[in-house]
Amino acid sequence: MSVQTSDIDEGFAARLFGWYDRAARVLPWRVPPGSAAIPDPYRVWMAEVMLQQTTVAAVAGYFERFTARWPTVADLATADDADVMAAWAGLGYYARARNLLACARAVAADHGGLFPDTEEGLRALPGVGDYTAAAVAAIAFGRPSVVVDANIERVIARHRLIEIPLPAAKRDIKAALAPLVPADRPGDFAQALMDLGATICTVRSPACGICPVMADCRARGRADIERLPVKPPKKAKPHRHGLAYWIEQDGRVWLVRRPDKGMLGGMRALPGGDWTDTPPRESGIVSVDHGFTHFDLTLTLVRREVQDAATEGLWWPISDLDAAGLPTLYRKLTDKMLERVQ
DNA sequence: CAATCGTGGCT
DNA sequence: TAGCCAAGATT
Repeated sequence: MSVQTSDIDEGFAARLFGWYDRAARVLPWRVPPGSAAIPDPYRVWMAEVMLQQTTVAAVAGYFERFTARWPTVADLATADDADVMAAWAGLGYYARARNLLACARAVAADHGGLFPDTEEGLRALPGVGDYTAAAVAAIAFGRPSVVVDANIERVIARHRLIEIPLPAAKRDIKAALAPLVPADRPGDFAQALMDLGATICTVRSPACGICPVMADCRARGRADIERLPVKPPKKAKPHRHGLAYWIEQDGRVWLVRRPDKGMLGGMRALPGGDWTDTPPRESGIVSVDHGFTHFDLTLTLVRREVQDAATEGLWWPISDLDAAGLPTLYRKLTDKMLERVQ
């Protein structure tokens, strides 16, 4: 145990806070540094789930709408599934919305309506993985957990010149980060590192010249700093094709609910066939190209008659289709259909 | 470990 | 512009 190591570690947090206390981003789910306010664990959890693989700009509006409509975890726990899924439409990764409801109901039913205040307790909830458990424990409950997201991975991989490719590097990053976490402000520490990664230690063209921790950064000044953290090569995306059916009657269109498992699981959608590697022979009214994470899709809209409607589904007023909560793929297709001059 | 799972913004 | 990427979780 050396006093020296302790001094160096405290120096890192001190320099980081010196910057964060004046430069922290103002965000709807955040309690400003220095504020006496206590973060609401429900809002912290909600934000962290929405922010999984999703940008701050994309989340802001959804966070405001969700917390206005369901102000407490008890409110969310009693919400209808369809309402929550529709409210999530467009944000992506829809398993998060299904897990959001499952988590709220678990908190209400098994924890007396209060979120667990430990990393371990949080980690057991649906949709709460290593990152989210650590983040909520630190930000909402002041636990000295080791929070590692993609921003912090980048900051630490560069600061310590960790050249092992992800995801294997995550172990080393956590080990390097653990002794830096200050006991008095673990939540601010995590948020400060994320702000640093988002605004200064960026993926491309990092602003090393104004970085608060550049003094001891091992990658500072390196021409290849953008190379860090090293990531595994990406696989080529296949192209798929599918048909969607426009079944219309009396100003309404037939919508279905997609199965919980698989793409767009649990979301309302137009009925249609499976997505395949070869284009359909049938020509459609309109079609859209849409890029998913691991394949691209061309979806073609064709008319079908009413008797083709499946038994499970509902008629939705075409004039109010925006309120149906269709995911972006189908919203693009229906927008194009309705804009089309008939 | 590696595949699956959305979307929009940025360069 | 076409690829890269984001406050990851689950299986």
